[in-house]
Amino acid sequence: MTIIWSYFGARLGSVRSKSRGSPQPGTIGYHRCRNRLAQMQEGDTRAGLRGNAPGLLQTSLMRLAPLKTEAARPMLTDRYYYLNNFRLVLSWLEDRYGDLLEEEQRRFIADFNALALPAQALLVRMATRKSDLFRASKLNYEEIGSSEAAAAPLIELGWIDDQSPITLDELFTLLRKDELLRLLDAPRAAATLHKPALLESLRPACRELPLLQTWYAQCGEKIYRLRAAALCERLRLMYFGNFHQTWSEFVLADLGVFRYERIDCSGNSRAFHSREQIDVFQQLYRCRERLHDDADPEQILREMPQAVQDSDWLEQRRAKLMFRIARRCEQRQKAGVAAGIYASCAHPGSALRAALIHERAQEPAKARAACIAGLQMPREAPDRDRFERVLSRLDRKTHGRPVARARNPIPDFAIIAPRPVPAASVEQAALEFLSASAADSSRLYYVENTLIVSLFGLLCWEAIFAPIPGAFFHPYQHGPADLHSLGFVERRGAQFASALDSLSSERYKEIILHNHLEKAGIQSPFVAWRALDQELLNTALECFPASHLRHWCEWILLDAHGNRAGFPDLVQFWPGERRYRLIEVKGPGDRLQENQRRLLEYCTSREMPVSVCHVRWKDQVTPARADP
DNA sequence: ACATTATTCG
DNA sequence: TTCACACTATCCT
DNA sequence: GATAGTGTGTCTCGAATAATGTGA
Ligand SMILES: [Mn+2]
Ligand SMILES: [Mn+2]
Repeated sequence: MTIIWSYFGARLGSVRSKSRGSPQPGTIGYHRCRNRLAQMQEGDTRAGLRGNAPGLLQTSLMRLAPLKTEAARPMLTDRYYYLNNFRLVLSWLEDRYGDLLEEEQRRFIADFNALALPAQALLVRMATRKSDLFRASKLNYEEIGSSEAAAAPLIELGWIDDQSPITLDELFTLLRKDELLRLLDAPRAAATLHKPALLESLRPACRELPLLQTWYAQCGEKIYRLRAAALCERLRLMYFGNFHQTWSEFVLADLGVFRYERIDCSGNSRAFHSREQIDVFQQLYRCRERLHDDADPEQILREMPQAVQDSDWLEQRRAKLMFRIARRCEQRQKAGVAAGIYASCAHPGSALRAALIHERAQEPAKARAACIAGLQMPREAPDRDRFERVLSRLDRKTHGRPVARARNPIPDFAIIAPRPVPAASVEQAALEFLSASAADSSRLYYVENTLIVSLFGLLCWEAIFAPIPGAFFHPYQHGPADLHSLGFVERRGAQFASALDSLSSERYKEIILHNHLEKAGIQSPFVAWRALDQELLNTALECFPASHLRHWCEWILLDAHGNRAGFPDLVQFWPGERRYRLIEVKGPGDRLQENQRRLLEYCTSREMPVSVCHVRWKDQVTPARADP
């Protein structure tokens, strides 16, 4: 068992060191995100229940005052708030998904509505919690009363199973450690084991059934398994269009923790347009988990859904996963399989991967073909330089002549800064050094992608949140649903044009400042509220010429997804001179990344002040490598 | 006993 | 619970 | 120049309680 445990530990540690915290080795379903309440508020605006999301200025101010004095006890008056929200979701689903609801779901909704209040409430409470297994004694809710009484009709319906067999792993999640030790009559030494270790030490020896029977006999407690959990998950997916938003979304929005732009989504839009699409989503989700769990990539490939014809965003999601599967194949020395995937994969980057595989496999003709194909595809534009590098390597091999590429040189300079004491970031060190050494009145900020992209987001707020049909279907989206789909910009051509048009006068400043106040805190895919304060904003508007802002906006609009990154680390302002420069900091041994170089070249070719700052440490005792 | 971490709830 | 980005170290030519 | 591996912020909550680990 120690062998099993150490194997498991090593595997978790080396292969996926990141996900360490989440699962105990034995627990299943850690990814399943089974928690959270059942709530919803979409209908609220229609029902006139509250005025939270709408007019931000007046209502949010009016709400903030009592919130501050009442402190942490905000205004959820109804103790069945979670049930109300769940009911609203159900009716929203009946309304929007009437044609797609399966018989089982239809029946669920009808049966649910016919239940007594305590039963309804208990079901929602259970659906909210993390596990789908419960000890009856742990289900205590004042507003529900006896959970056994409330559960009876749910057992009747088969939504709760009180006779369910459970596995050893489940028993371990159900019982506390001290309870387990008592149950097992374990030796003193076992008490010092960690719970997962205890589990593994038991696994080989212990037949599960007798153990459980013993336990049932001893304490006679009821165990409930929520059989309706999967169905509730599917309803949640249909409503949100994703798995990462949970039932708690509703309360948190009501409490003002999450804030979303209010958009009229009263149309008929929804995330999915057929049952098949929902199935595909769930299938993709399972495959992604399998990939995460290190399953055989070729096996996952066989489990993948076919290409989705009638949904761009789903197909993109599928392509992205295909790409990741292919990457995994490459890592497993299955370059041939990977190349096959890339050949028909529309995810950006596929063409380059194919070219590199062929180059490495000494197939210059195929490599060349992949490069040339990639160079013609708009979605592969970010890789253009890398295609050209591959091509020039191929040329060198065949013709023996290196091809030099003329490039717009990016200005750079070097500093020798003191190494920061407690290992602060190189960007921070450079910022401090430059601030201290600047004799003038310049001000520096470490902004990376946040500042300019936020300015874009504020300026183009109307366009981004334009009520295009299908873009918004529930009030908890942090952006339009088609944000990453082809044609996102084109569908809002007039709105973006009008936003950029404001740059020809001083009007853009009004728009940005207005939205900064008016929309403050509202989720947007472009605006990083934390990074923006009034002073930074004012300085930026003073020092960035409108024409430069326009260039940046146009750059982002070229590829709203990909061109959001790559902006330099630092910005330096000279407010008196209405002047600025952008500085990308590079520590010793670091180089410009591809997207950074693309953006910097874009800027220099338009005569915008950008430069690269190479940092070396003052107290460098042993230079790891010789200086250039 | 205490400190740390996970879960719940609004 | 993600996922993408940025940075680092290493190998290769 | 390419690649693998690592770290980090984030899809922003905070207070209260339960469970677990650790030391005496
Ligand atoms: Mn950076
Ligand atoms: Mn940098």
